[in-house]
Amino acid sequence: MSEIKETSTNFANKLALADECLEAYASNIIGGQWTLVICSWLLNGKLRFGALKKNLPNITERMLTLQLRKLEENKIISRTVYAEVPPRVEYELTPIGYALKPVIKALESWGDEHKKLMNEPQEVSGSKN
Amino acid sequence: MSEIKETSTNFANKLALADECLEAYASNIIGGQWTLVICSWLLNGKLRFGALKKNLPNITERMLTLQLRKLEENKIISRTVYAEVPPRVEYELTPIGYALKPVIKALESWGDEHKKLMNEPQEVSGSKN
DNA sequence: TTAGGTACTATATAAAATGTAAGTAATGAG
DNA sequence: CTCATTACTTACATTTTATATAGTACCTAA
Repeated sequence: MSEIKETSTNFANKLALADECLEAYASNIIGGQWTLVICSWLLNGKLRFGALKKNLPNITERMLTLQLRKLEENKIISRTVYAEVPPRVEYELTPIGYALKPVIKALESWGDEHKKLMNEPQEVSGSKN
Repeated sequence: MSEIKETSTNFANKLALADECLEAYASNIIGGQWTLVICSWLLNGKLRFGALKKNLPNITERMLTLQLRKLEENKIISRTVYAEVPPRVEYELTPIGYALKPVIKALESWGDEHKKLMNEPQEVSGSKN
């Protein structure tokens, strides 16, 4: 997080890839460490900052804030502030945010398959590729 | 890439997340900058190192090697070396690699929608949230 | 006056990912 | 012997991302 250097090769590469490859584009947006987890919690409905924090046990407040900001910038979530004391802020997926559902489901089901595969015992006597 | 520090909080968090969240698990595996692009090229059939390099114009050999190694470790691609000179190495998706297709398609279609949304002109006169 | 809750912000630092530049091995062509 | 070719490897530098720790503002209730 923090600043990105718009003169770096890395940055240029990301732009170029995102430009010609929709999956790279998408991956740039939702590829952060906490992004998808936050979204999958929000799929069940709006949550406030503190609730998200509880659901993501090891996240620091700073990381949560940064992730939420990025998500907001990308119009994936909306942020509603209630002028109360103590403050209350609610986060909710936008339509395009809810549209992530099939992506998340696809990832989950692939992840499940993959995890099983990786836990399988190895073939010992080398039979095939 | 390079070494990961198995004592870091980051590492612990990733493990914990991957453990309870399949989408975080999947995202850890295919979330690299080039991973999905490589896979989407390979969806059309096996390719050799040099061909991949040509298709990914700005990638360095180092990055390509690292990504391919990681993909191989995760059993997403297989690597076949032909004992020729000059050397020839072919990469091909494994079954679980080909199983990424729906994930990639879901990402592409979401990315497409999202991109359109972000390119839309902003609403100027603040009407709604 | 002080403590307490909520949602942050600021600053520093650590770790991970990516990039640059150079070199390696094997062999056949010239 | 030298060069070209291919698929790497290595050492190092830079950029990006994540974490740690400590604040802040606001009002309420004691």
